[in-house]
Amino acid sequence: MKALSDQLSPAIATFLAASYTVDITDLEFQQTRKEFAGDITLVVFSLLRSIKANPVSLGNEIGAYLVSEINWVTDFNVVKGFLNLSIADEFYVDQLNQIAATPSFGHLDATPEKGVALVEYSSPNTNKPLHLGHIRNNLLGYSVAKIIEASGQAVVKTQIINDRGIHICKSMVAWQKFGKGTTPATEGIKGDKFVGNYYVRFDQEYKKEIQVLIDRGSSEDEAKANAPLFLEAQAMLRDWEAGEPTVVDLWKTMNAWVYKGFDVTYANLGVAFDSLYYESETYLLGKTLIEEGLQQKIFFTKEDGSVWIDLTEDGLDEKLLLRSDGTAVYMTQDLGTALQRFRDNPSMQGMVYTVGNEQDYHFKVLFLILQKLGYSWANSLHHLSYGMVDLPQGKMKSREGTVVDADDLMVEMSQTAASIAEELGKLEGMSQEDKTSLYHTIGLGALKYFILKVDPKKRILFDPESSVDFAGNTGPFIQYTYARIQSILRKADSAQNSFIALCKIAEKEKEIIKHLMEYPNLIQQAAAQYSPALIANYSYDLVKLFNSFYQNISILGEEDLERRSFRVVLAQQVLKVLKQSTGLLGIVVPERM
RNA sequence: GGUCGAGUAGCUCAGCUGGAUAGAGCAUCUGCCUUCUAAGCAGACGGUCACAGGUUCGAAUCCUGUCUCGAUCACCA
Repeated sequence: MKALSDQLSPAIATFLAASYTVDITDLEFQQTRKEFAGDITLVVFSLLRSIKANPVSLGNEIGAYLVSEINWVTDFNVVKGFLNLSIADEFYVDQLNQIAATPSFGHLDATPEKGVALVEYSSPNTNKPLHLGHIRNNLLGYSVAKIIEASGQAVVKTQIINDRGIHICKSMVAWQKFGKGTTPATEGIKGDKFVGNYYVRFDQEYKKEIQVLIDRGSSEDEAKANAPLFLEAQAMLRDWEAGEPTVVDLWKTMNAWVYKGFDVTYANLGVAFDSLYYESETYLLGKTLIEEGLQQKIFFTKEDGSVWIDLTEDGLDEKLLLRSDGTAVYMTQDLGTALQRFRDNPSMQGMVYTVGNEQDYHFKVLFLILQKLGYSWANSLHHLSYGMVDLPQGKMKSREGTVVDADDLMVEMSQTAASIAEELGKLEGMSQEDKTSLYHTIGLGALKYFILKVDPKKRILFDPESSVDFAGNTGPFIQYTYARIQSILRKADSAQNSFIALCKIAEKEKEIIKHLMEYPNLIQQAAAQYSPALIANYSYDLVKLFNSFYQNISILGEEDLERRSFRVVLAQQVLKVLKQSTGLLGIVVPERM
């Protein structure tokens, strides 16, 4: 729609300026409704604010002007305040040829002026494995990074790994007490699961100790604070901060196990990172910023020595930045990390934080502080906030064992894909290895599409039982159509042609071309809105259009070579755009399925 | 209580800066596999766009109020 209207707008603006001496640039267009003749409709009503005229006669005037001035506007009709314009077939053929001549149609190369955008996602704790919530986070972040890249800005994919603190000390204590001598290798399980199990073990033993203390007459709070295990974990944290070598070594060893496990999960999920930040390395940096802010009198110190910022004038509250004992809080460290990233990437012109919506307030404050500190890039920070993933039983709770593990879920998806495929009896003659890989591709395609097609702001209800469909508005449907087009093109090789001569175009073919023409605008829009959902729904629409037309239409059997060539080129372009758009979602499209 | 977000078909979701009769999929029902892959296609059924006001030629969309759900308002991260 926009691609077409952009080409019409200048002429209409010229006409209005000449005939009515008004300067109107934002014209309103829409798709012509099916019951009327025409390809695109100008909404004349909206012009009446600036021009006093009868909408019908004004529409007629503009229509007549366009038909006489633009050779590919062939006809028009006016219904009430709607000017319906008919566009020549030549125009569409020309557009399709242009698309065919542009291999990376819709995607722009990064330009230096746009600088680099950092996209942060995943950012796990190192004490437990990744779960369904992380999957949404990773898929969103990765996809948004791809989309921004396609819109013409360089991207650095990054994360901040929360590798220090009491939580990891708990796993360490539990391992020392109950698992010394064992490793992920000796137990034959992934490192993140291995460490996570000790975190759980800690909690179990800790609870027992609390109960013992309560039975001996302690209050619950006293028991929690004085349980031996807890005291040990706290002591270990102090030792860690003091740099005690044996503790630091253990910490390094256990974190290394976790990272090795995470790497497997990321690889299966198909996401990757360009740079990593560790909280243990950046948590002190924020303090320099605090100093800076104090000197600039943006922050203030309270009697007990704690540092705050007063944001009441901005409609927020006072916010703590440094504890009275001088240690860093979450905000301190995020300030430091932001600064560190800017130092590492001097051309940084923006940052996207993929973090759940429970932290909306935190990021509002973080951005405001960075702005007040006067960083030029602080105005282009964005919190990609997303809703929780709920299960039918309600929220996921690790303590109650209701979390959906990321690795398990991916395996289940592959299995579902396998059982459906075998039931359908396709893929005969394919090697077992190829099948396994294909099932993974399809299973993950289903999962990714299911999550990304939904507006990030909204909560997702995920039912592991009914899992994800493979029919209808789903990833596998898009993959299936892609594979079918491949199949068509393999058999149509004799008709390959990179250029089409003029031929008459059917309505549905026209719709497909129109849809393809929108792709460049879509990329820019999706990048501006950080919205993979736009891409997902676009891909689905394209697939539907294609299926709807080609279901009963023969490409190969078409005798007219001109038409045959046209259809082949059209199918090739649908394939091309589909591959690009699904690539932005991290969905792999198979050659066959 | 303050702030932010969500509420559209039985279910899961689209609906761009206000535009013509509100759009898909799932589920239910009816047709279509000798014809490039039926994970598909064509069709039927299904709506008080949470509710009430307002703005205007025109509102799911913008404004105000109300209701429901969620998040947040820590010297936690």
